[in-house]
Amino acid sequence: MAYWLFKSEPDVFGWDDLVARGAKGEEWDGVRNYQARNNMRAMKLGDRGLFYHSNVGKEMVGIAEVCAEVHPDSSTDDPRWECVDIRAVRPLGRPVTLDQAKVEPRLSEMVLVNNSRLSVQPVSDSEWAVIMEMSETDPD
DNA sequence: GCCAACGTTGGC
DNA sequence: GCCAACGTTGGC
Repeated sequence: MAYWLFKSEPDVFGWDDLVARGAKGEEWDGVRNYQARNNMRAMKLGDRGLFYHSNVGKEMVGIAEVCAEVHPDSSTDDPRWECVDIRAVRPLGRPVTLDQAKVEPRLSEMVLVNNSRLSVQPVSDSEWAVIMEMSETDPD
């Protein structure tokens, strides 16, 4: 299974909104970036992703999973744009902030740390494990 | 609210 | 096919 990271602006559509969608999930539409789209093309049913809040919070708050593989983006007629559907799995024990990720040496290669603008990012197995650890550990 | 970084567009 | 101009994103 592969791991990913989905960025959202919580003012527009946040973790609580995804949870409210229940098992049906949400079409992750509106992505207009080739790299992000290519990442979605590579996703398989059941792949897991971190749900990240940009601007407000700047933290990873929950775990989502791919519940529909790539299909045309229904928000546009442009056939270039495709997307997946995701649904909420569970919140993280505690959010992991961008600041925490930046100072964690094992996350120095993380896309979020180095190219925060990419809206759908790959996460390596080891990065995933570190985030899981941090989300369950009291930082103090 | 500013601005740096990045991606895309379009003129040549 | 290059590159300047522009628009957008997102951290600060």
